Amino acid sequence: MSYQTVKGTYDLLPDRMVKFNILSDLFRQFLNLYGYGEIKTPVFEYTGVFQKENDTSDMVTKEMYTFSPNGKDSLTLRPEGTAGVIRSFVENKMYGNNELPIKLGYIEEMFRHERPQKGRQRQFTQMGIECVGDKDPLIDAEVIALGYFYIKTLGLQSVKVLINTLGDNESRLQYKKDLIDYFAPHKDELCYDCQTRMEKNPLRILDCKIDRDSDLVKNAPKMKLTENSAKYFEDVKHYLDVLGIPYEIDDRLVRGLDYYTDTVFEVVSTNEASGSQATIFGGGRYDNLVKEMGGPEISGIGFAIGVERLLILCDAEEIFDIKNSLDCYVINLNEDPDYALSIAEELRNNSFSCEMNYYKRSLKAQFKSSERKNARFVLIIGEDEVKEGTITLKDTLTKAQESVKRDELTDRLDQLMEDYYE
RNA sequence: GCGGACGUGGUGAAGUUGGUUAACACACCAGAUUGUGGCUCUGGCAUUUCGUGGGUUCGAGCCCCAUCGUUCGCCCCA
Repeated sequence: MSYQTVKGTYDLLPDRMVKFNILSDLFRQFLNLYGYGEIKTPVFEYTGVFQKENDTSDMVTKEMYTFSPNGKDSLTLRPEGTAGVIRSFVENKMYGNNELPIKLGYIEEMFRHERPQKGRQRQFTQMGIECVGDKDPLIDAEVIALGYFYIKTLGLQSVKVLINTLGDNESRLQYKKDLIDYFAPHKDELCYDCQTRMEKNPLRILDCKIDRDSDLVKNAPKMKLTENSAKYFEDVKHYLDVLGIPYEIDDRLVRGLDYYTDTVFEVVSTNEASGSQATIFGGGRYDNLVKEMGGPEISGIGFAIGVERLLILCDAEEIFDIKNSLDCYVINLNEDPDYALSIAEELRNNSFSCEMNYYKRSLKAQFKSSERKNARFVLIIGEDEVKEGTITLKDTLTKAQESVKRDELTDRLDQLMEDYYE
């Protein structure tokens, strides 16, 4: 019997895990820099957390991993980060006990039953933030800044920021009406999907890959923003300018879920290695979500970064400079391993990373191992050394070799390392 | 969910209209060099085995069907 990973899932092996950790460690640093606390919510929630009753999005139903362990409760593996965090925000009444806004960040696995593709797995990881409890253009700009400067600090070049506004509730409702009025007489000219989108969410027609280049869509009316909403967007752009964040306005950028209001944004890759999954991260402001989740009427904003996609891009731009290194490798030529074993442990107790040879192999083979492991120092132990209570120590950088007494070993290693860096 | 491509050792891969011994390279192991690696040379290295299961054939890695997986695009991307 042989097994393999479930379609769309993968093992994160040590080499890749190192890169993964670089990405998440830096993200945690950024959370800290901007005053975000890390949160972990359950991997599964009641299905209702992710699926609202009057959700008009196209996808939510078929792409979720929903199950019922007892035939009663409907549970779902989380397909995204925001809903669970907002549920937690409301459930723990964070809006009451603390100064607002509350800033939360997460790095967690998500599950979507989609057809796998490059940069799209069924289990994948997102790093995201949510800033909940207040609405101000400064916050929007800061949220984008956190994501943008994170990406930049990683060293990525081929990315650009797209922003748009979906307007506040008032302007948006009016815009939906305007669009329906505009498209209705031309319904036949739209693709099949867009004809149904017209009823549910006409905003998505603007984002349609089939129709987006048609004159009909190009000439569609723009949103008439309310005065407040227009000013809000102007302020966000102004603050981005102040922060030195370059952006493009993409008035057809309409994030998939319809809980977004006002500011929406995406960071996309212009590197072809990303394939068709070019969006590295996306997010936006949501005025209504907290209330829909049973909380007070307060606004929030957040984004999520697809870590696997980010990793693909980082590999393509070769931003990782990873060298595994080991301080000491203990070669043992003696029949009895006791001496070598105790030396290895003594080194580790003194914070030197150390590996040793486990079984009888030729000296040459053991040296090869030490080289593969990129060991700085090679310690040779044979009958003579055991008898005399010494270690033959070889510095692989200077190739110098010396005999060291056992109780002077760690001091000597410290000294050699210091000397080298001077 | 739909359409195209692909699936050969640890890795990258050759394999011509089905024809008998699955190339080549890297990596790995051993030796030359019996306590000193990196270079060189020599030898070894795919349990009838080509994702898996059936079928056609005297004969299949090559053809057919199914299945699993990967990949590119569509859909979607919370």
